Amino acid sequence: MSETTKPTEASDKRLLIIDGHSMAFRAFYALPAENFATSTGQHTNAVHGFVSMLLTMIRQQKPTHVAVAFDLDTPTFRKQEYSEYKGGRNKTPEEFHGQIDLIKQVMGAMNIPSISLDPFEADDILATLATRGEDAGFSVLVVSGDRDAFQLITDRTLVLYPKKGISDIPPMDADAVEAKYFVRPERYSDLAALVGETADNLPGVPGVGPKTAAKWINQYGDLAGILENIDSIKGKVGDALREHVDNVTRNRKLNQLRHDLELDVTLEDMELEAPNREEIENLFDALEFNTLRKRLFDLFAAQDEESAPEVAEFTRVEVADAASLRAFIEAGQGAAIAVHPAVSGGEAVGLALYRGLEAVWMELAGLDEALETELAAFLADSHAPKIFHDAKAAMHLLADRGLSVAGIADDTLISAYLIQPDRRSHELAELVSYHLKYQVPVHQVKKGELDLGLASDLADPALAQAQAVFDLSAYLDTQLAAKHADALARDMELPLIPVLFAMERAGIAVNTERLNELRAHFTSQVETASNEAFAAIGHEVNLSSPKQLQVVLFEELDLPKTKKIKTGYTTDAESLQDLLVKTGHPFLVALMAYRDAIKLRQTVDGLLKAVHPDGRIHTTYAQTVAATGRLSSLNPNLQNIPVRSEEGRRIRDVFVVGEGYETLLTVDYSQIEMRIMAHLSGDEGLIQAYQDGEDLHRFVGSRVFNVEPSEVTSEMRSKVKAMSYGLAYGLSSFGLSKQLKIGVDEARKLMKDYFDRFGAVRTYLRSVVEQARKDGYTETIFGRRRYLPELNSSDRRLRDIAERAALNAPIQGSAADLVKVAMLRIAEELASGGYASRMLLQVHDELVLEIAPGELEAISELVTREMGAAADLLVPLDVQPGVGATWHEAAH
DNA sequence: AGCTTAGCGA
DNA sequence: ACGTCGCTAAGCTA
Repeated sequence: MSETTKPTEASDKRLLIIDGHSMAFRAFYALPAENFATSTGQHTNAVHGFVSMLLTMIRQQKPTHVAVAFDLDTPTFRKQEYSEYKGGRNKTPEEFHGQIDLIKQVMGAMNIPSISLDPFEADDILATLATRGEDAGFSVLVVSGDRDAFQLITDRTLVLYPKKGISDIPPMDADAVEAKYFVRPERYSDLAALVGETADNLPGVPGVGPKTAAKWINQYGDLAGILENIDSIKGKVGDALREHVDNVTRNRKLNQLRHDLELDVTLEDMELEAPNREEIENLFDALEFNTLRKRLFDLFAAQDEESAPEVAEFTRVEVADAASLRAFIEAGQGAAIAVHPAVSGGEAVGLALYRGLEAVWMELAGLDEALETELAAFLADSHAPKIFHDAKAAMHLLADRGLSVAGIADDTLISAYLIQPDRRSHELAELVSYHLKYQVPVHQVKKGELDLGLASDLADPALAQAQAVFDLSAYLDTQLAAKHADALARDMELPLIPVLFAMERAGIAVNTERLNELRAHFTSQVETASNEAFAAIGHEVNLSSPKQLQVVLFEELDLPKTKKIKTGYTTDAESLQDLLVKTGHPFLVALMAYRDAIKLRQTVDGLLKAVHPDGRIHTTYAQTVAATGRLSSLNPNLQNIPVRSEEGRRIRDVFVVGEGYETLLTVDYSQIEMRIMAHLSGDEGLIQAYQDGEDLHRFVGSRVFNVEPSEVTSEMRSKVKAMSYGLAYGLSSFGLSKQLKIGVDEARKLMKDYFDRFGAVRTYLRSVVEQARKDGYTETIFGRRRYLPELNSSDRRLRDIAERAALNAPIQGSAADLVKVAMLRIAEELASGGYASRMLLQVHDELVLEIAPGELEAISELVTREMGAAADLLVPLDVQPGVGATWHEAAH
């Protein structure tokens, strides 16, 4: 049995409707008014931002129809019902005046209708248009900065809600609303009524936030249900609800949008057509918009040429038993199959498989036993190639259901990252829109109702997403090859996925008791320091508030001013130290002690919160975040556990060897980045020093200061050490002088002497930037590229930042590559050698392993060897192992 | 809610 | 303007 499914359920008619005022305001606050004004003094930042946003929307979303709704100045029917509605708002800023009119004029020139209707709000117009659009078979996109718009979300209507400013406006679907507010969009208005809306001057029930409101809604179905059962709601919040029930009913009445307005515009009027060229020219002349003018005309020129992207129709194959699943898989003749989990409530509830114009949907709950066995065999088969978007996340989801995964042939998350390592997000929908130029349908899940068969709501979007992953994989593979990143993907990043997965799954054991003791310890330090600080100034103050500290330091105590920052003067540790030297004020001592202690307590708190029921902390490694190729660690970040201070190091003692294991082993590289710099630069002096096993900084110091190595003082040594490391980050003589607290002249001379002795380093650093400017990218030893188009920017500041990034990327990136290679080989040998020991953590140049009884010697040798042999450089790699029952003890 | 400041690591 | 790459927490303004 098969049926044909249109992957893009949405018809080709797409209606984009915008809340004009709310987006104009967002634009106004996103762009500085002082930078956008005509020579006649008219401010244009809101107009500029709004039009820019609109052009981006048209380019990305490719609507066929567009309209903008505006509020009127006259009182709305809501205001008539409730005179306080939207009361207490600040007056609109002077600079905003006139800009709405200008936006309407631009809309006119673009032949986009501007709609308002007395006595209604733009929101009601949006609601009406959304309904009319849906009825006419459109897919609808509502752009609004007002959360009331969430009630409009359906399977055909999405809300684009600005996250920040006007450049980041992600689409919100039902799942996104639910993830954020714990209710479906159709109940959002009930939730808002309970919680209240400060922006509209609509107080709700005091003490009731989204969580409580959502709990009630999910318990009683909706607001009406809550009100019916109002007397059975217990606790203080129940009392509050009964007391403020009038607020709630009023709010609910007011936040209900009208869908039935009589508008004198038809959908036809909204059809997107070419702008009126002459009008735009005149208007943009007056507004002095030049880049926008070009963007606008380019966009419409491109639209003429580019027809809507074709998304292939595919056949949905019903898989009722093991045999039909096997048949589906075998029909692919060994070609890769895209596997995409459908997620609800943090669990994989279904799986979409896509294999070139044929697709399968499987619900994971209540699978037939034979079918489940067949599926498990397919997923675990390393010779059955599979394509994922974020395979590691999928592995966790499936592992939670007892399914293991092997045979990861491609991961579009990884590919996208290697192609654009600087991009901050690589979400599937975004990538599809960016690379394949179409919109992927999104999930529609009813939480907690899966057993009722509603998981079928997930099927269509999951299938379409699986198709997207499949198509994206093909597209990105071409790009990968063109950018010479295919080997990196195949040989390094993809094989690393199961290694990282295993590390995350394993986690690291912690001694919670010790963690709690530490918490108490640091808390008492915080209290002591606070009391001393308060005593020193004669009153209490929030020591964690830089703003309040500024008042104390620079007004009350009238201490010398520190470095200027946006909000006044900095109170950072370095400046406090300076102030202490200058003034010796006891408040500073106490404040610094407070800062140290509270930081450590926060770290401990974070760790405590992260301990799982298994007594271990499971971090997540992000493989596609750091532009240089490093991993990053989050939830919690285990790559920034304190180590430099004695007190901080105590935290490392809570990371312990787990039950059934013998000890922890840490192995780290010594001076990896300096060694890479020696290798990349080919500097004979540096290479010789490393080959002879000299103390590098002492050696460099003797050359720079022209003394015998034995005569290098610790001061000299620390100076060249700072400089050596600084060079890899693009340190300037100014920066060096600041860090070493010496004059700029002295710093400059130091650098000159350095480069006189190690000329190849200077040559290398210069060539890196030059090459990158020419090619557009830097490259690591393993061929990992970082693209730096801003090296050619006309903006000096951006160019300088890009230059420093260019200096650093090959060094930091090569080190990252090296560690990854070592991890892969270690993982492989651990597996093939049948060892029970396992890798737990990676901290950039350090690996932490948990050693099974009797394996210490073998593993220590294995890890040390593989880390040392990860690359064949012109200098030896020095690797240092350490053993102990805790992470602290294992350090050497 | 997003920005800013601060501070931890490599 | 002035050293790279990260993550998290808190306060504050909106």
